[in-house]
Amino acid sequence: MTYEPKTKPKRVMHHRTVSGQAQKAKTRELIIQSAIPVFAKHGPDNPVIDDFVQAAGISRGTFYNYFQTTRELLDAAMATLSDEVIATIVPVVEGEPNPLIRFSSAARMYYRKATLDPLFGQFLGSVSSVGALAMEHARADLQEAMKAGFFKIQDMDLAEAIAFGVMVFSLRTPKARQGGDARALEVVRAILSALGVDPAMIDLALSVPLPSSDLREDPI
Amino acid sequence: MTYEPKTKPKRVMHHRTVSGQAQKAKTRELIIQSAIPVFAKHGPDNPVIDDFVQAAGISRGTFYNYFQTTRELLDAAMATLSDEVIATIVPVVEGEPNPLIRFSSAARMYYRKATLDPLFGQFLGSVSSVGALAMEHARADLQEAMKAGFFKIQDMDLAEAIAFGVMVFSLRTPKARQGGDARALEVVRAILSALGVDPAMIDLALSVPLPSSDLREDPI
Amino acid sequence: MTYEPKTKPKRVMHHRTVSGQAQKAKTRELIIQSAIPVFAKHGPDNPVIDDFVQAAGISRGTFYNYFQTTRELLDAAMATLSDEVIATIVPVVEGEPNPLIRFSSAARMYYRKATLDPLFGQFLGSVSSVGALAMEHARADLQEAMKAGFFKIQDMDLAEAIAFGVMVFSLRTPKARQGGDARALEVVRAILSALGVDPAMIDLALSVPLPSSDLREDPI
Amino acid sequence: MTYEPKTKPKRVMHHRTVSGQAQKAKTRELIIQSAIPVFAKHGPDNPVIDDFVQAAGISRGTFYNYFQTTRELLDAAMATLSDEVIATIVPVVEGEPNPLIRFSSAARMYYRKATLDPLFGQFLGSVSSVGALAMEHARADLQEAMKAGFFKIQDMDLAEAIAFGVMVFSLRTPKARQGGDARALEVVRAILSALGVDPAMIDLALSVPLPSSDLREDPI
DNA sequence: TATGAATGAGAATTCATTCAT
DNA sequence: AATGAATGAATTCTCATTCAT
Repeated sequence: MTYEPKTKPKRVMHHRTVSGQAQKAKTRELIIQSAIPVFAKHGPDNPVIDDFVQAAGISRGTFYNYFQTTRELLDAAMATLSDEVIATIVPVVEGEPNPLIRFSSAARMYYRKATLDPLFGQFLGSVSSVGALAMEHARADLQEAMKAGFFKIQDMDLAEAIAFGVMVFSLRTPKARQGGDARALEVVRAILSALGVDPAMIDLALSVPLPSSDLREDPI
Repeated sequence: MTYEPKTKPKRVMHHRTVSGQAQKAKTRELIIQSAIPVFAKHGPDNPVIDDFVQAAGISRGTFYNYFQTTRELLDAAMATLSDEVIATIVPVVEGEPNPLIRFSSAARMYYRKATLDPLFGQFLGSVSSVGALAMEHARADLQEAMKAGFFKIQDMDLAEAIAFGVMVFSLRTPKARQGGDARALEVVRAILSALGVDPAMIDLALSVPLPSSDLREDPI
Repeated sequence: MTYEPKTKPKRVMHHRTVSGQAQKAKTRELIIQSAIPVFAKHGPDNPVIDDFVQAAGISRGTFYNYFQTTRELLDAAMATLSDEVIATIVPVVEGEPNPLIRFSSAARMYYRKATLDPLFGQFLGSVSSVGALAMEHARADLQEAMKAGFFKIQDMDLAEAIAFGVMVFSLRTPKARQGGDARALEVVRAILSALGVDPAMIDLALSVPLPSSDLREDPI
Repeated sequence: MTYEPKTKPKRVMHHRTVSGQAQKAKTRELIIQSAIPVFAKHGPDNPVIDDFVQAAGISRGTFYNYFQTTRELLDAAMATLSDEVIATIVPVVEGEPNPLIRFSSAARMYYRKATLDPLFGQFLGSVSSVGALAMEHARADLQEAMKAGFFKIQDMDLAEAIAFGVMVFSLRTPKARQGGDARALEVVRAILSALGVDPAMIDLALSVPLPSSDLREDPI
């Protein structure tokens, strides 16, 4: 009788203020997480508020307590997913001083993530976008690599178009999920070639080993 | 007076049937042409039927006599625009036996067309697509060039992702319109590099002269 | 060159006036006949003008040359069908001096007709009506029979409600088409009983032989 | 002071959930009750959603929160009215062991109700139907009476056609409202005669006294 | 007379948003 | 903070009717 299993941790907190704020963050997270599969199913325009309300099991009114528009929710969902990706990728590459290697390793991991996490992949496909945060990182590495003289291409806009265009379109094909890491290498090699990276340098960058995917492996 | 030569054999169908068909084709064309700028402004999902109705200066009912859904109209508009592009490109390219040169010349002209025809460019940007007919042509050339051993890339899906991804994304940037034919060359060079074409071969393919653009003479 | 095959007999007539009038009657009849199955399928309210236009293979404009409203066409169709029924029934009963026998024989034949002619039956079922002309005849016979003292019922409205109510509702049941003439006898017997006709008189009236049905028999 | 009896156990659901359900039932009832005169005026097909919206003083959107189609509302209205009638008739009749007497008393009261309650009568007339629930009851009594050997008629379908056909058509006539209970007797007598009930039995069944109508005391 | 494209008023339907509880 | 009934503007869709040819 001294032990009470926490089946409803929400109600455990005693002070309104504290519990309220925690609760608020939790509800927000609930809405976002429930929204991701909804966006993954429909495109970014089609889903209606009721879809999110039903998916999250909340009321219409509650939705408006957290998000004013569908777009806001979409942005939040993209940010959340971006965070996830970044959290997966950044630790792996942040120690690497060479921007080209940072970029190509990150791109390989991004492709792998989009391929192995079906929800993330579908989400990206529906939304046809890479996610703002991930783009920021990629842009920075690209820019640095360009400054360091790794590319023949000198136009930053074109460099981005190449990187994101090839990435998005190659993830769109139904085959994307097959092929595994080998295809990831091909895709990134294509991007680097398009950017005009020296072939030897490409081989070097792609030879960097990555941590084995922990997705779908659940080491716990 | 007993014999009357039939100068109007078309009278086989009741006259309204004949003249009506001409009229019907005209109205259909009117709706499609008026719809293109509408799609160019909004994306493919946002515009409402009333937008098309007003743009074409027709009545709501008339719209439904021709198209049941917005999507149907979008498809028709894409087909029409595709036809236009094809009509511009095919004559220039069809005599060329080398599929790589066919592909790269066509890609350069496509880029040029999308760049110089603001409507076409905006339309493509809004819709984020290349148009089915144009894709068919490109696919055929790509496939032949791949079979002929011009590419390192061996996966047709990836080849398409590269070609269309780089093309679409590089047309999306605001800078696309500046840069002129020089940027077109850069873009197509990037595509060919990504496909793994031999550098000398790339130079050769891109050195093929194209007819000077007759669209929008901008000598500067 | 002297011989021209007459593939279009409509155009053969020489005087506009003559051919026009014949043609007009024919088109009207065409529209009505084509409309009957349409009414039989939908109820009396649901069908739209386009249904009739398509069924008759004419143009919208032509429809309005003959009928201003759907209701007008419905009335014309009912009249046409009534005429058919009357034409079947009247010759059989008009020689009969006894109004009760006239009424019951007519009712039996009406039931038979509605049962054997699927179109007529469905039409009646959809429209839930007996047809004005047939009602006129029935009313006259009922009235005369009432005056002659055949009924206990003395209220003409009630007499009609009985006759038409039982007839319409018993034709509505899916079983109506089975049962044949035997069920017709039962139905008419029920009507006569409800009207308060003397049982012996009922037996007499129902013993009158009717001409064997020529529908679905096609003696030719 | 340590013990507080829970007088409001309903708080198990969030308060709006509970009070909302009461409100929802009220609005539903409001829509239905407002719809009855609308159906009574137009037929069952003609009225448009706006008629109901205006009659109930609600918004278009609210209508769709409760009913998807006009037909759904019609069914609900019929059910409600049926319940009312049943509630009037059943208590009077349920103690009676003889199914024939149950049937004829119920029929007399039904006729009276349809006659005295103008709305109910008009509604029935417009819709040309008896209402599913009332039909269920009548059917049960008819069937039992038929099994007990009260009828010459042996076909249940025909028995129903007689009962409902005469009832509906005799309520349709403008005279129906006059005549009062005397006409009710005549109508039910006609039905019983048509069913082939023994005349003495008819007299017996119709001699059963009914509670004097409490609807709309119109001594004239 | 026949034709059928065009019309536009009216009816149906959706859905983001508000607000009393 | 959460609820969900109510709202009504915006949108889609239908269809009887007209009219130039």
